[in-house]
Amino acid sequence: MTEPRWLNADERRAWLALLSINTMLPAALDNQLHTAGKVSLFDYNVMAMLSEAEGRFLPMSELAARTSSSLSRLSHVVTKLEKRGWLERRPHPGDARVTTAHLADAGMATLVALAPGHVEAVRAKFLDALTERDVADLARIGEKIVARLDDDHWILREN
Amino acid sequence: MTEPRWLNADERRAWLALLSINTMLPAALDNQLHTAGKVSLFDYNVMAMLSEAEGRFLPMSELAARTSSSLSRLSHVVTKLEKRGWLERRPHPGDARVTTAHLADAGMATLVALAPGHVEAVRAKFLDALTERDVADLARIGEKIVARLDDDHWILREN
DNA sequence: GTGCGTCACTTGAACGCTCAACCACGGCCT
DNA sequence: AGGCCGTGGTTGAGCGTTCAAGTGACGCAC
Repeated sequence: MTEPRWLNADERRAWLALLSINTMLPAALDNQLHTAGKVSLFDYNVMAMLSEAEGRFLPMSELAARTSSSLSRLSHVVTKLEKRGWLERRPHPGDARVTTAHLADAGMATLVALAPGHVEAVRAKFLDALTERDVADLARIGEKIVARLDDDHWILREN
Repeated sequence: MTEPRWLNADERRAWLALLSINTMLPAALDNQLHTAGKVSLFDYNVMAMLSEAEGRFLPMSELAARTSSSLSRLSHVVTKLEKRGWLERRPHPGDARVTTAHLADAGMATLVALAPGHVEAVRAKFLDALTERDVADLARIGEKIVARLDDDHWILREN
């Protein structure tokens, strides 16, 4: 057992900053979405991912991948959103094991209503702090970290 | 009400990457800490912040600031860690309103035991994916974002 | 075609976090 | 001295997340 390599100054700065962002940024965006429409950032994201999918539906596992969440977490949230009439579960025709989550019209409507405020918040709390160059750097660096955590994460898929 | 400015390609990449990191990185580190010692990342951080403070104690509000958490969340966690004998609450001599959290010897011991594995995990899941240059860039960009979210956040303090 | 491992998902219980209400103290102001 | 507001902290209820266990369905081996 050798002595661990402790963090140097920049490593510590990067790590502490990421840790803080990690707790403060979702809190800020959750807050905006919750006051605008009783929706969490995660709820919003689930619906946003469905809205961008062809036919506005996705298998649960694919949706879980696109929200970086566990199937269990997603399942609970989908039941919640289903009760609000925003989503619908349907069996998959070809494979009886898979369930697909469909974005209902009501869900699409709330998403459309929420989107401008949410994008504004993302800019206000995050992007507006950065230059164009920063954003490009962050995209590059961020994707490296994502690749390290999950080497075939969906955001890294080509095309 | 004007049309919102939607995200361009780099903005979207940066935002999606950050969102994914945000859920996957804490999960990975939580996991390591939990299997190594039934401790969450937040628990670890609370103790780490105390261990670095002079005298190994801090007022609750200062500790909340250094962990970017609400006083309420911190209070709950401190009671939990206190029950394990790792922390101790004491009244502040000068001001009866403030409570100070002290890191007990047992807490320091578990921290020392956990630290090498934790630092290794931080490297493995995060820093090792990046070049020196990336780390410096990320530190700079990260601190900009932190400043935007909380302009007198403790990590930005000079001295 | 029967068995068996895997896959896709769901569920319930335990745990953690958030939010709002609350309390006590300190620092004012008059 | 009394009244007031702001500060520092705690608590309990409600909700969300995690974890482990369970249910079918698919597909491959033989």
